[in-house]
Amino acid sequence: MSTASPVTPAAASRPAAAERVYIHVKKAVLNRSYEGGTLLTEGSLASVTGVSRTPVREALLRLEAEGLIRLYPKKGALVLAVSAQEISDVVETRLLIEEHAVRKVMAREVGNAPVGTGGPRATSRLLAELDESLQTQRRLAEAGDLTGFAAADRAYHSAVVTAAGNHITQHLYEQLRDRQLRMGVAIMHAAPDRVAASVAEHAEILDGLRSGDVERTVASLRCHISRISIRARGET
Amino acid sequence: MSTASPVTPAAASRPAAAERVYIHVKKAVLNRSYEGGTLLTEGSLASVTGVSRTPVREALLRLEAEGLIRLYPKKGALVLAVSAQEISDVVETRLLIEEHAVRKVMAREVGNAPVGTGGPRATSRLLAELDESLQTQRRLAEAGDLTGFAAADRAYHSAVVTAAGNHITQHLYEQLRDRQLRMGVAIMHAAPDRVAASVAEHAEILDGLRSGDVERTVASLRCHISRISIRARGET
DNA sequence: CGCACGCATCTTGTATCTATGATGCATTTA
DNA sequence: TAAATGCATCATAGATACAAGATGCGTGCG
Repeated sequence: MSTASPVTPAAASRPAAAERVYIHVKKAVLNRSYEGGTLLTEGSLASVTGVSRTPVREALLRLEAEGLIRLYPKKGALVLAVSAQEISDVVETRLLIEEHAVRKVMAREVGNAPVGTGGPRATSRLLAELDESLQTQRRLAEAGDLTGFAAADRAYHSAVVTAAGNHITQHLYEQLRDRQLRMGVAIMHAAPDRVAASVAEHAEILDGLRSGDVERTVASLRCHISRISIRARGET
Repeated sequence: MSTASPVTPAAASRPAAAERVYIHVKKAVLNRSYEGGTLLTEGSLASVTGVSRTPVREALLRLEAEGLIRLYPKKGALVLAVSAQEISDVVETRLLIEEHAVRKVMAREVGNAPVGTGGPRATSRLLAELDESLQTQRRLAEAGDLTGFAAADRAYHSAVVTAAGNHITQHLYEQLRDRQLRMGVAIMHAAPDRVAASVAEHAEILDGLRSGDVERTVASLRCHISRISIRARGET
């Protein structure tokens, strides 16, 4: 869960109460403690979290902006149910962003770097990061730490997107991953065998990045994400 | 400006006061009445708009989520200055979304339609809409209505994105267009000659869509958007 | 003369209070 | 009996009051 991305250290800490409520509700929505269709009221959330309604309001506003809930005037906050449309949109957009990121990063390699981007050096840094992440993943997989692996998986993909250097897609990508959590918390947990496969696919993508063969890399990526999306669909 | 997209009629009206403030500030930020770097305070906005601080807070929260301002605890709301990075990111993301939309829409034509999409019928509806928009654009261009033309231009591009049927990219696209306003309100106004060129380029894209030649169409689109972005860069 | 401490002031964060609109049930009437 | 109306209840929308942290300036000390 990415809460509010602390891009600038200047705006370090969010207000305490509002942040607490935000975290509480977001977590509950993402792991389905609050099911889709539930109507939350400010008052009840205020009671549960032990703060007044004002910070609750702020938290709900932020969550609505992220597309997790919908505020109905004078009625309450509706926890949105995951629809087939949403799953489809999230996966499609995620793929769009990741593929673009891969293409952009790989374009740097051959010196077509747009002005201002890190250039090849940045790419090799990325490769090192991915390599390290891959080792972490193997370790977590062996240890059977599925939660940890899920985090590592996310970090792996995020690293690629971040390397592309577009703040907008970067921000959106984190939101998409959050929303994806809601579509299948149990994906990995229910299928430990997928973990090994994921590691292998990650390795394949990394190989692709190293090879410089853009189309092959993109194909690997598409394949990898598709496999995930199939499971997500099956969940709902 | 897209304010809050009234997707569902159920959630029709936003609260009056908060909405007023939201509109007020957003408009001012987009047309640069509030310059980048300005520090807005809740109190002053409350005075100006004649409401209490509570709805002002709500408006600022929403604007921060859209990336137009940044809230600093105990300090105020900083109107973000447009940076070269932001311009670059906005244009890049916009292109990414539009190109994807074009490819997706055109893929339907040949029957590769993913399940649940409108299929070829939806595409022909789009073509009709674009055609009509194009005529409107010609009329506005002749009449010298630059503001009207800007709106028509936006609607033209939005139609394509909407036709792709992905709510997430659709929503993001509108935000990007909003942000782009800030980067060059005067783009079209300062260059009436660009209007005719834009119409021609729009026509070229429409021709491409009709022809079924994906690569040619995408090339036209890229060319068109690039031309706009060059002007945006020159502005700042 | 320079630095540091402390206070005045300003702004946000949170709580609470009031008003208004929505909802659902009960009652009444045709 | 069914439909419509009126009332009680509840939830949000907005205003205001209060607390706490940040900033900057002025004063006092070294």
